[in-house]
Amino acid sequence: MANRHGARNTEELIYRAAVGLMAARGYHGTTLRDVARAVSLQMSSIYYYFPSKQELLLAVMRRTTRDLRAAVEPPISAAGSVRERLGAGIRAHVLFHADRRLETLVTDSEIRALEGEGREEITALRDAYGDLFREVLETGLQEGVFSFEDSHVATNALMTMCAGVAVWYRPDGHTSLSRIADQLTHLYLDGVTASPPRQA
Amino acid sequence: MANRHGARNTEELIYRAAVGLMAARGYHGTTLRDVARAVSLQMSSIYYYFPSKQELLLAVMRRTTRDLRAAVEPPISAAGSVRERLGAGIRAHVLFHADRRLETLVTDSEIRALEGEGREEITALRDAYGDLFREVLETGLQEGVFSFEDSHVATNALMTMCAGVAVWYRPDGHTSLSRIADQLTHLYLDGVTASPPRQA
Amino acid sequence: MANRHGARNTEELIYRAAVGLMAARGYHGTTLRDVARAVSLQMSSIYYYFPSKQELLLAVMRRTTRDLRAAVEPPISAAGSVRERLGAGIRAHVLFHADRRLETLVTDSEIRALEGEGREEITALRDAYGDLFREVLETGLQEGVFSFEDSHVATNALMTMCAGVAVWYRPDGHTSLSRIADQLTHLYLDGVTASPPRQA
Amino acid sequence: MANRHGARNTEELIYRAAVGLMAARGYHGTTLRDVARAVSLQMSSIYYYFPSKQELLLAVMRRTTRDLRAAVEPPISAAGSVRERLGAGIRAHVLFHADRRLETLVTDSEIRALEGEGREEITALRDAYGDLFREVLETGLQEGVFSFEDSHVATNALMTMCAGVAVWYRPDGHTSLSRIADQLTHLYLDGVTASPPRQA
DNA sequence: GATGAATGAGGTTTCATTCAT
DNA sequence: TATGAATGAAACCTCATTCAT
Repeated sequence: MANRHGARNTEELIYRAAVGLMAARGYHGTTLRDVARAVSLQMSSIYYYFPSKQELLLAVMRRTTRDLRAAVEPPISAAGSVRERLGAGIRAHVLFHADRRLETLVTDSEIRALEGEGREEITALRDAYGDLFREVLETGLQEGVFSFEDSHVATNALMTMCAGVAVWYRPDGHTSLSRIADQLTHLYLDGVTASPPRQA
Repeated sequence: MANRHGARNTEELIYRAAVGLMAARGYHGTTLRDVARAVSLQMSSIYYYFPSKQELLLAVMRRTTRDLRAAVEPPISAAGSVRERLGAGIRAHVLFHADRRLETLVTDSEIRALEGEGREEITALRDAYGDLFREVLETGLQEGVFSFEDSHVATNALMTMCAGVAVWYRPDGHTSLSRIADQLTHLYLDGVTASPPRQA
Repeated sequence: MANRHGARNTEELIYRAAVGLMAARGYHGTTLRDVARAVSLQMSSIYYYFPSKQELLLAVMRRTTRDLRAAVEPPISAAGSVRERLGAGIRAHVLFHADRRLETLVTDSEIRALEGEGREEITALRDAYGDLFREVLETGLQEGVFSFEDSHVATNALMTMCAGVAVWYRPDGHTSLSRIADQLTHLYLDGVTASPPRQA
Repeated sequence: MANRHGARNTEELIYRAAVGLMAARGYHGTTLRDVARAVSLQMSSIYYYFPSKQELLLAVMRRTTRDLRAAVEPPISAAGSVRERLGAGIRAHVLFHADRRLETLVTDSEIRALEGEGREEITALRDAYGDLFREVLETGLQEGVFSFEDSHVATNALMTMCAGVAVWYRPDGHTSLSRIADQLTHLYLDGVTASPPRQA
């Protein structure tokens, strides 16, 4: 174990350097030279671990997308009511986006940089992930717990609002992660309108 | 008038081609060769209108950011109550993002591609724009109309949720633009929770 | 008459701007854009006066080379003894190089930038000019007034030493032009060795 | 050993090709394509050895300027009288300029092509080198061995006259290098005037 | 496991030049 | 006289990639 995140080998170091750079500059704005320099390696050495720049991006996308699903699905399943399931989902989704900020940033914004089959593969994974939330929302709609016009609009709004966390969240900020997750959950469930009127 | 949007000159055509390509592939993923080809010009001719690729991007960002503010500020000012002002702001913001989808896509996602002073300039404009909404939200909080913990979280959530429209909105979709704006306004104001419980 | 040197027209202004820039940066280091900017004209306007960049350079070379000969030949012819003829030649040569510093700088150092016939033309003029001095030197050698091994070495040394004036002379310097000419004449005729020993 | 000058590696070959081309056409008149073609390499390969065209020029300037000093300083120091020291200096200076003709040609004529710090660096080295001769000349003046009005004029005349060798010297010429050095030394020390009058 | 050397395609940009107006 | 708009070649440089070692 080389550091607190448990990097064990060079491949992992390259992966992380790539993630950091691509999050900051985008896929096309990141050169393998940058990545190599960041890990004190020669550019050609990267090819020992990843067959191409594309595959490096794909590796990031695959791992992140799968980990995201693995982090969000269980809490949704474990929760009881639709409302609780949605809340659990949002919370896990937000926490993941904040915790693995750089990876989700890359994953959310560089799908367009994927070529050929890679793009299809990741797009499919993304769509399947979105279904997790759409299903909860639609169930809630049928149960009369939720109210909205178009489930696609509602799902997309949810996903982009929460994914935005990776854009603006700063680990050194004054608001704790858990509180942010709570706020977003509340916001999506009940809006910004003050609750008093409800109890009237 | 050269086309339905009213392009009159070459500079405008280059601008639009650049916007289209950068929206699809990002700044670094777009080459001036692509842009030139799209307007049936030599690459060198682009330099007659824009001194560099950076300046071309900057031109897009400047125009879009200013137009956005010009589109959103008046409705907010014109509206009465905080609730109405927020609704008017969201609606104008969403409509602009859907109407000028490609430009806002570029403007929202390529700030990182800006260099030096250009970045500072646009960042300042963006921040000032965000204040428009933060002010409304904070006023509503003081008046007891709105309820949220952190105005930055609330503002960021609002901005990213609405800006997301440019990402997923398709002009050929089945849901009308106005309806989408309504839905997002409602969503942000009251959440997905069905209203009946409120009146209980 | 537009200024103290008598520039009357745009062609002359272009000529001078080109001379100044080429003296500073060389032919290949000077762009027509630079020249145009210096005379507040559009690049394309230069072509009304000169058919090409090459011809502009050629114009400088032709005029300068001819003026140089016209300035140096008469004094040599007018003088009496070989020693006096050589002195008069050096003096005129040096004064011309200092007086028309920028033009001679370009003319002396950019022959290599000339293409095709232009190069031959100017080279021939240059060689003919050099003969002026070689002839004087050889005459002096035959008369026993001068002493040197190889007339080419002697001529070349003379020409480069004097042409060097254009390189290091600054009009604002503390040493007057006439004094510089005197010193170089003396140097070439009698060397740096102090004369007293001679009279011993 | 790849050729008679002892080139051992690619970097050296590039260096020499650049020197040859820049000597013939100047820095701005030489393209890296030319250099690459001369060494049968791809243009991009040049960048493996030199980070930019500027750095390539700078490498030439640095090496040549330092070698020049290393070649000229010892003979001056080793010699006895001022006259002998000046003679030794001129001889070494001339021999170096003839021996490394192309490099000195580039170094003497392309300082203007240097940008930023590089220019300052080389200019400083050049000035320090010139001081070597000025000091000898001034010492000779104080000792009454030499006679001239202005040491700067005398130094400049010396430097340009000798540096001229690199311009007109051709290795295949009929006059031996050593004889040329002798002639220039004699010329500078005693001028072209025949010596008999001295003994009169 | 890693590197040094080389590649070839392609990037942005600049250049001299043209020509209708 | 002078310009605005466009060109096409070529400039410098960077990129992802390969491969023998």
